[in-house]
Amino acid sequence: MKRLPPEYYLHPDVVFLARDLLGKALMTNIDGKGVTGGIIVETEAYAGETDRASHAYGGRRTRRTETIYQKGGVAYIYLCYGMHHLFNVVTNIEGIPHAILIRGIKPIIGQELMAHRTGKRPEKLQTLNGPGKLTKALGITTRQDKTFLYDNNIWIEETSLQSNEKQIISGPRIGVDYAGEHAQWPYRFSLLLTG
DNA sequence: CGGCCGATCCACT
DNA sequence: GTGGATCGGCCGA
Repeated sequence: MKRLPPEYYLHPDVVFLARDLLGKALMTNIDGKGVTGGIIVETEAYAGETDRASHAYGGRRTRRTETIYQKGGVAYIYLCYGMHHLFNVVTNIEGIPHAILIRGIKPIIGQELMAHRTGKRPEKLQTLNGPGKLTKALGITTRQDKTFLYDNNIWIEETSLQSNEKQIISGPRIGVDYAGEHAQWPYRFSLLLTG
């Protein structure tokens, strides 16, 4: 399928993109070791400087958060709880730190390799729900931070799923209680897949 | 330089 | 429902 072009990620509305990414396919071929991928079924939008849940809240710029300020179309990957590598899609133009956390995928290719990476049986990989789990299965680590999402390590593809057949539900984001009332914003999106 | 803690997950009870 | 694993980033001194 066709890869999302670099311009796709420049859209100014990160919430729109968080919804739009549902049903597209997140693919990896880390160091050419094998293609793995799945349909994106859960996302969360992080709306930058005005969003208390965002790492870039208040315009904070550090070595880690610098990635989010890059031009849309790169990966923002960071280590969480000392053991989980969380994958985000950076969006918007350079200087506006918007990002979308990928929280769940439905595996469609490379199940053998993903099973090997996660230590699970292939048939147990019906869905990879959890941002730390899916990166492990896809072979994504902080080594791919700042990776351009239009090369041969990590990319996102169109699928045959049409936007008018997407059933989407929204709700508050997970694990961001520190963000106060911003944690209640309905910036989490899930795709309901029938069959 | 020391200490705290997180956009989590899994094994237990 | 609870707690342990595990470590880089961040902040305050």
